[in-house]
Amino acid sequence: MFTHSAVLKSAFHPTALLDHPVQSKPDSDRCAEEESLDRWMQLVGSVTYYPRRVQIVHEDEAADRLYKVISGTVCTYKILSDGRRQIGGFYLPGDIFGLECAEGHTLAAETITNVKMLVIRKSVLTALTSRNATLTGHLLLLTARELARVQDRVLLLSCKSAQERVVGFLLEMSKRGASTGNLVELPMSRQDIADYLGLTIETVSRTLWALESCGTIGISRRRRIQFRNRSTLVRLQQ
Amino acid sequence: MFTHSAVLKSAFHPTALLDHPVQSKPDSDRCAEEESLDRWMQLVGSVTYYPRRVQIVHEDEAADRLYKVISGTVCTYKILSDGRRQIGGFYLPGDIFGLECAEGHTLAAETITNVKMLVIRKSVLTALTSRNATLTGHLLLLTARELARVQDRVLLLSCKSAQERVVGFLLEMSKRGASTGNLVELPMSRQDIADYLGLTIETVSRTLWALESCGTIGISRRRRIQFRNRSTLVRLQQ
DNA sequence: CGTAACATTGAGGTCGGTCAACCCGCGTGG
DNA sequence: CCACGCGGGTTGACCGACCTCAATGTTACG
Repeated sequence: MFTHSAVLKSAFHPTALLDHPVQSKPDSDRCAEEESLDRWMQLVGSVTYYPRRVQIVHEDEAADRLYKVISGTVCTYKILSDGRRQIGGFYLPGDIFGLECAEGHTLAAETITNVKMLVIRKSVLTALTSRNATLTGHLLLLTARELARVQDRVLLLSCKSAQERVVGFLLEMSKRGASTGNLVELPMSRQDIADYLGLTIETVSRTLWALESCGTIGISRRRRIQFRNRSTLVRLQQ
Repeated sequence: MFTHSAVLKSAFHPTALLDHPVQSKPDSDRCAEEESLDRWMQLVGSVTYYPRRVQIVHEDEAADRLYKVISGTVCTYKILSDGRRQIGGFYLPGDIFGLECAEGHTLAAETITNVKMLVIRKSVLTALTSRNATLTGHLLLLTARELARVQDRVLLLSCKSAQERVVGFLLEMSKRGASTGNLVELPMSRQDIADYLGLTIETVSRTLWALESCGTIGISRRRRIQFRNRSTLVRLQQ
């Protein structure tokens, strides 16, 4: 379906990923680009299961592993000195976390649902990359993409109203998550959303209610969001 | 001066950068790690001069270049549909921007002061990496580090008060910028700071005034900030 | 000296935080 | 079957931090 030249090229030429593809490209063809990393993770990584709401990575420990979510949802976070929690990101099936590499920047990670993951030690990956140049290229691509995503998040957070943040979050989830048509099943609690957007649960709740009452979305069973008017949402997001 | 083992290793072993260095490491030894990239940029990149307040990269154009600031200050930004401007980051001498790689995520860039830069086309870099495996590794390291920095910024922005943001900004600048002792010369205007922190100029101004009036900082000639009590600042930042 | 860009200061309004009460679904146990 | 408790979510009243708008002050530079 998506036989974009740059994508195919990168499967053979690791550094081709520096080229900026001209056309937009949906997430669904990631597999092609990550094939090499994926294969290796499946070969040497270990499949691990975690129950819901357990801490996987502690804030202070060295980030010596790379994680790929197979099923379920994980979030990274940081606890500030006054007790507030800031969520750094949600990781859905197919997402990889642990790519950042700097001292004292390790975020904690915890499961939101039951989770199945592939875990690989970075030292193992290091050994692999010395014999497989393509792999470094793939890691670079993944990291650059994660960087772009976080930069977008900065824009979302820094000068946007509560409504814009919530709408932005919903649209992001519907793009990334297992959204069947116009229905999104949110795996995370209101508190998680609030900590992600830098708001309070009350504000998130009120904003969702406002969106529902003006017919833009529908809410059922608390976590199930239906998009009734996507164009309005896009407009509200700015 | 900084002969950290991991640093030296990465000069010969591109993928060693996946290892998480145990000890903290100041920014000043970046040169060692980027040596390879630096050398190549100096060889095949072109030195370019820009006057202050000109746009270098437009929001819609493809990000096909990598920029390294030699002197002066650059910022990346995005203009929202309602006219608000959000600054993505400031880039000081030694900093590299243009590492992110995703479609529709290109930020605009403009000079804040007169700027001297090294510019290299990513396609040229791609050609180089195919013959120099180390380079990809260096790029990965740089990108991972930039990722960590932006993640930190998310934390700064999403749940902090105006005072915490301003203090965080000042401390960041004093760490990164050419700060001589306790004196920081800010190259950017109040408007730039406000757009960076998601505040208004008035709030920035008032916050700085409050910090000055309680003796924590001194302000002279608008842009010159003196740290009179750094420990108080660190405490205020949370 | 004059001007324009930048910055500060002040008054008032608003959005979102805080605190508290309430609701709802669900499992447990009598 | 209902009572109960519990966690998560919603709703309401109030308040304060920050924004808005406007006037004033300061600096840089011709």
